[in-house]
Amino acid sequence: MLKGKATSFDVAKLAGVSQSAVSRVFTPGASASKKTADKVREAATKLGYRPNALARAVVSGRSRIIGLVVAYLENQFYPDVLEKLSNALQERGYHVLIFMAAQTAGRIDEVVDEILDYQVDGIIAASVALSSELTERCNAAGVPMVLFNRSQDDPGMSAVTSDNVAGGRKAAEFLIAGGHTKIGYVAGWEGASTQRDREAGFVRALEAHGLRLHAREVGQFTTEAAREAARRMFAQDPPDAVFAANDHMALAVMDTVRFELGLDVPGDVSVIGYDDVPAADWPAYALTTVRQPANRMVAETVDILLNTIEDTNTPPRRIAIDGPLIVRGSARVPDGWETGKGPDT
Amino acid sequence: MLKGKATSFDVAKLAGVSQSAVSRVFTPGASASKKTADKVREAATKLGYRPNALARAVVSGRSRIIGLVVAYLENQFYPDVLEKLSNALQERGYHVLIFMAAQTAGRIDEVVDEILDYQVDGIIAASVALSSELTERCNAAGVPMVLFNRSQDDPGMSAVTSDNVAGGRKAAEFLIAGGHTKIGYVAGWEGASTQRDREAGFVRALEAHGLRLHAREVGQFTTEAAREAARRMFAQDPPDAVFAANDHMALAVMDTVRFELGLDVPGDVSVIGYDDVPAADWPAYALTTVRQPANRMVAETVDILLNTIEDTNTPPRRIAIDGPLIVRGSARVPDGWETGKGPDT
DNA sequence: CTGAAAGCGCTAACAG
DNA sequence: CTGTTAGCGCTTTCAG
Repeated sequence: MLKGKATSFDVAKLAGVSQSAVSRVFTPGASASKKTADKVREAATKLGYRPNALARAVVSGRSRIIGLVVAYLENQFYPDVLEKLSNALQERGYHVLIFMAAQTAGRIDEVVDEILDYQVDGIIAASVALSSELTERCNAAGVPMVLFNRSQDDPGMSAVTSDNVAGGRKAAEFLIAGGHTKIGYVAGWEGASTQRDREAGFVRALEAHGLRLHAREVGQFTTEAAREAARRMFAQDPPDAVFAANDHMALAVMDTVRFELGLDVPGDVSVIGYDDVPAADWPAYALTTVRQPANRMVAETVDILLNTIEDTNTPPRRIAIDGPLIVRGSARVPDGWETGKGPDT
Repeated sequence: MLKGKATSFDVAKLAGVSQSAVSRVFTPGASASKKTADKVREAATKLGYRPNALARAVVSGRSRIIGLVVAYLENQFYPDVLEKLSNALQERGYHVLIFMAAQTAGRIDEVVDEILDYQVDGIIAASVALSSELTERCNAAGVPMVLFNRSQDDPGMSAVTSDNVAGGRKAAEFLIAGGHTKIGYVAGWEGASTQRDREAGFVRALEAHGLRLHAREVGQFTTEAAREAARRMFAQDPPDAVFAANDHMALAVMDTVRFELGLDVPGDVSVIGYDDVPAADWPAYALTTVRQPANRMVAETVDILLNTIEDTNTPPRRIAIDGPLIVRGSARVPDGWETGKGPDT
């Protein structure tokens, strides 16, 4: 036994039933008498039989595979999300085929084609933008897709993000309440909707208080570019506060400002980020930041995707979940500010 | 066109050839005249046809899917490795089905069964230990497996790691040369071969110099446990140096020692880690550490696995790749020490 | 509830 | 080189 390559026929023979009986016993919704089921189960374990998921997928048209495309794992937010997504999907009987998308626009089309080849039941695209042609291709193939932490104008495309403009606004209001007036912004990659929305919310709130951006530099969401952005920003007429479009850059800004420029945070300059990655909570940084409610974002993403898979008529949804400002030590705290952090539910 | 569900029959009809001709055109090693190939290709693009990878897998017995099981993505070393593995595999025409193994021993058996259901061509187990029963099951199913960053006594099982005992030794020698005498060790999870080997190399080198561990606490490879380990270790008769079994813990130790205990690193205590994760190079830490040569480890892992898949007779290999000590600022540098870091090739 | 039979989309001999 | 013919392992009508 444990030959490891027993088929449903082998099991059928051993159990003294038909092959289709075996299939039924291993098919969730199917009907089989307790008696046959028992015989089959016994024979199956004796032979080490397990249904071939691929053969099943070919004939049933459902692979229970979800394609996940993700751009960069360097930003700790994504490993975190990947783990949560994978677990949530596993719990519901799905499995994740993973694809790293080099941010190069060309490669991603290739990648989506390869995903489609595997007859995935759905696709989750984390922090990548798709061309409308790609979207079309997935639609044609009948494969639903949901965008994670990215949104697109296309109203037919489901997307879940945090409320980026509200988040940007919260950062601005905290800084303003703290008495800052020379406020800089370190932007992420300009092609990202998150970058655009966070900046929009931030700048709008500034303007509502009669302020303008004191400085703006692009940090591309990477450590190195963010460091250079900080150097440029502080080269002359330095700001007294800076908001970075994500934590990954905010951490780099803090390091540069402290260890290269010799400034004190938050004494000389306040720094705020976005995401609330684990490192934001490390004492060396104690980064004040807008939290992305990853658990809820993941839950919504999985719900939307699986609902769409199970009922093709499910309309697309675009969700922006509000996230709290987590006050720690990297930005001056306004007098009498309420600290209520609240967990990510 | 672009119906998205064209079969090889549809293409055959449109191209005026047989279905098997279509199959051949899309099969790497097959033979077809340029003439038919052209006709088929044209028809295929016109219909948006792409071979169904699952059907192909069922009949050919090769899915070109690799199962990757990974335990925790919190330690930045793993996202990094995941990205590299995924890219290397994609380049060679394989795809990654990912499984998160809750470190609970029971769940992992389940996970391996699910992997096997998908007829994967091979399995990479990153930082997880498998029961010998599991190993047996994979062997029975004819699915080769290689352990990444973990090794097992079973000589039939391929494994690639860094040279953990050499690494532990390097850490010890650096500390000893720096004049430290009260040296502590923060251990990882005791079930891990990496933990065991790093400690063995470290302690052995200490003994070779007539020293013993001044203190030892278990940090479980997690931030929280490492912090507590540090607190215990410094509660009385504090060490003047500590080696942590990985960077993830070393960072936590540094934070605790600096911000809770008010000590200076490396003034009051030197800290050394293992891995060389990105955060080790951040100015706030400047962690001296033993680098794991991730690129080479990944390349070896992929080579071994794919070779074994393509030729079942390939004997198992167990590789331990030497990694350099990267000297930064978290540990006192001995007089006249050569700093040659060298990149990870 | 159960078995027989017809495929799913594709690859792999096998003759020509 | 090409078409014909068997299947791969399984789900799913369809009669009973």
